[in-house]
Amino acid sequence: MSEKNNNFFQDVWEVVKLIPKGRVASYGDIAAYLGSKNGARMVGWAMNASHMLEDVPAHRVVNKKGLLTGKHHFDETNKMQTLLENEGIEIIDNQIQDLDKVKWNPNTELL
DNA sequence: TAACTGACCGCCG
DNA sequence: ACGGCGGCCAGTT
Repeated sequence: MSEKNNNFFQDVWEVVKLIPKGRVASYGDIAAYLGSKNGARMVGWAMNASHMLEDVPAHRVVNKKGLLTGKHHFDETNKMQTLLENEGIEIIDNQIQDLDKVKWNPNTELL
C-alpha cells in the first residue's frame, strides 16, 4: 500500500456503491465497466480491501453464476446470504435464485 | 528482485 | 456436455 493504489480500488468501490438495493453485480461486469476485460480477479481483490469500508456493499457482488463465492470472506459465513435475503434476494445453497431479475449491469443500467 | 496468489471468466481439449 | 488451464492487474511474501 503506497499512495496511488486507491485509483483502481476507489473506482471499484464507487461502482459497487451504486448497486441498487435488491440487485447484484458480477465481477466481470464491474471489471468490464472499469475497462479491464479479464480484470474480474482484481475486482474481487479490491473487494477484499473494501472490508475496511462501510459504504461498500460487497455482499451485492457475486460471480457470473450468481454464486456467493466470497461469502467466506465476510465476518460471518452466512452474513452475506443473510444480507442479500434481507434485500429480497432468494438464495439457495449459496446460489442466487432469479438471478436474471436481480442481475445489475453497470454498463447497461448505470448509463 | 522475482514469483505466486487472489472473492473470476473464457477458451480449448 | 464437462473438465482443466491460462490470462488479466496489483498486492503480498
